[in-house]
Amino acid sequence: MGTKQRLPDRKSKITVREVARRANVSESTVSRIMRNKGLVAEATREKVMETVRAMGYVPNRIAGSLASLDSFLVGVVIPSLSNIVFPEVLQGVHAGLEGSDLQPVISTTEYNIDREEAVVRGILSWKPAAILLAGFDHTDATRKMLEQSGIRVVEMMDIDSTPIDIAVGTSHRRAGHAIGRHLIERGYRHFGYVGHDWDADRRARLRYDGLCEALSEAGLSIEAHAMADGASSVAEGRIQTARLRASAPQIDVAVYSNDDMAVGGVFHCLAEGIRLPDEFAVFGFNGLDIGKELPQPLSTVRSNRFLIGKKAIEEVLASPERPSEPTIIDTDFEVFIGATA
Amino acid sequence: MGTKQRLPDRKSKITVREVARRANVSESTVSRIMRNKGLVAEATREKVMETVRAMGYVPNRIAGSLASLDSFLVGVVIPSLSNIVFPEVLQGVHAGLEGSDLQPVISTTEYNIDREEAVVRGILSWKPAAILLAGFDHTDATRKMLEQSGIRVVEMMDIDSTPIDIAVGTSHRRAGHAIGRHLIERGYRHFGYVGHDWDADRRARLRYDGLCEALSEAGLSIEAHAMADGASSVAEGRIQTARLRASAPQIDVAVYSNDDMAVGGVFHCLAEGIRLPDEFAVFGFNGLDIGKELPQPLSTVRSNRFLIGKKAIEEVLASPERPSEPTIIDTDFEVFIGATA
DNA sequence: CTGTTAGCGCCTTCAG
DNA sequence: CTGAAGGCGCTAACAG
Repeated sequence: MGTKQRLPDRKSKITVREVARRANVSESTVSRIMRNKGLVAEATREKVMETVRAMGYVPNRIAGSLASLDSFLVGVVIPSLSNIVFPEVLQGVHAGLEGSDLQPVISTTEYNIDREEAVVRGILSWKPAAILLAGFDHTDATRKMLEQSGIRVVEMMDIDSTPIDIAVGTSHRRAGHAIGRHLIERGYRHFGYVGHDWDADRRARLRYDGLCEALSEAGLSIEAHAMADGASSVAEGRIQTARLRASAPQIDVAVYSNDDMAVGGVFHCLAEGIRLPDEFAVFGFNGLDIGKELPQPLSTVRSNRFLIGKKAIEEVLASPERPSEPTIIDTDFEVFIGATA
Repeated sequence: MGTKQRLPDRKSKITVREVARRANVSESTVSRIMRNKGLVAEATREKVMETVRAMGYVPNRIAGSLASLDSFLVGVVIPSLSNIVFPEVLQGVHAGLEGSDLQPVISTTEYNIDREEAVVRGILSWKPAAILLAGFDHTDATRKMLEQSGIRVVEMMDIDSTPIDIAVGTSHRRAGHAIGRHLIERGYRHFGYVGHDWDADRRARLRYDGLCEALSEAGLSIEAHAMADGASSVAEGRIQTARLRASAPQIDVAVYSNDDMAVGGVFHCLAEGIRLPDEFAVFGFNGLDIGKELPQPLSTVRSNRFLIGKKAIEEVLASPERPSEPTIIDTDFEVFIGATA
């Protein structure tokens, strides 16, 4: 299986027992003091804390957790750390955890639901207080484990499916629809789409579907596509934009699968001297910081990843018991009118 | 202190004992099977695995860890998740952990060494197999805890100080020096510096020191500074570049504290129609992806954050015992000649 | 306010 | 190849 790390026998042999002996009190007293729980005379507390400091005693939470059947861990399962949006979710998680003495344990799935299954099994074996995941795409086994665990389960990012327990995010389908409506109102009629791998990024697909719906309601459709094979990146955005414009010169606006791709599109235009948005317009998704700082701010939809992570934790802390009905928390989105579309 | 989460009494009452009873074997047998350790007849193994699956049994690692005195956790302490370099380090950590059944527990300090102290105390109470931190800037108490813990301690990012145990990173002082040499060779003589808060980012300061050294060796010096008060960002890069150019028009090249700031500088030039690198040259640090994709690739120094995280874990897995002498692992850097300087 | 008594769930001997 | 006993370090009752 894997490599186990035997704890060094060196220092860390300091236990409650030793502290109790040295301070001439019982183990429970030391325990009470360390946890700030129960009544203890100020005098004993100080005496004990003195020897605690002197010995450099650090309570063993593994043991504490086992004895009290309390958990101090929250599992967080995200597809990857290379897409900036997930670290942003983690920031929210950290913010939400502030002052709660729960520790996040983070694993990545690399966009693979079988890996997710393994990772979830591993995390559940730590008996976490709750588990947060990205999206709704799980194996049956994963789903079963999550249901059986009895702990709170948060599926983050979108709210376009029925969650196991809690969903926190925004409707990507509605966001895509809003993009379509917005661009139509601004007078665009010839739409292109620049995207990346839909199998790995199902939310990008949801946005695309919403967009198509809006166009179709107006009697329009997407006239050309340029799709990258793999993950989204600025580099792919440049490449695919070039391809799109070469293959379909009539396009006056391209909707991008996300801001990474869209920034690539903007860079292509800058490099080629294409005037934005008159000659060609670019619309992204995510509201990444970089987009705001471009010479012309990127037109995009802002979803609030930080808020997603934060709300997820807050919900879990607020009601540790899983209710019978699923909970859905909409963190909403906002159309940002930049200078590129 | 904080909110404790009582484990739900609902489902998760399945223990080795129940499994053993149902499968008509002893607890030890179940335990052996779950851990793939020791001899077990193929027939019993299958019988037991059957009931394990049927009951949805997930071993409790809290208990396992306590009983075996083995640890399955690695602590990772980073300043923040908002600076992209730290998620990159985490990626390397995850990569290095692949197949080792250790789980990373991540905490952030928000660039505050007192918070770091609290965070390290919390992590050590989980008796991790090792702990990774960013940098050498700790409180005395933190340092003491780390030394006493007996576990492997990795201080990541730079190697410009003597580590408690292991240092993994590159010499930022040497990198700064290399930037200076490189730019002098390319003929630049009037240097400016665009930076951000040195108190929070000591490595930026080290690079600056190295740069000054190189200039001084050539009889040159930095003629103008523009410093942001807070953290680095593309936005601050734009603002400070404008300030620098307004206050010191003679500057022909600006060295930036990092790529975020430098990209801001490039955006400023794009927006103002300043020709790079002839009219004004920009040099960054970090080798962020975004820099490569600019209409003109950013000239910068590449440090390999992924490698830092990966090497850190690899070293810790390779030798779990702390040797008497500190270990220093140089992940090196590379001057990247882009089109902006 | 403090001590005593039983475990928490599992793993490691050591027998058989 | 399998089982029985004891304990990992701590905490939840309960007494006093």
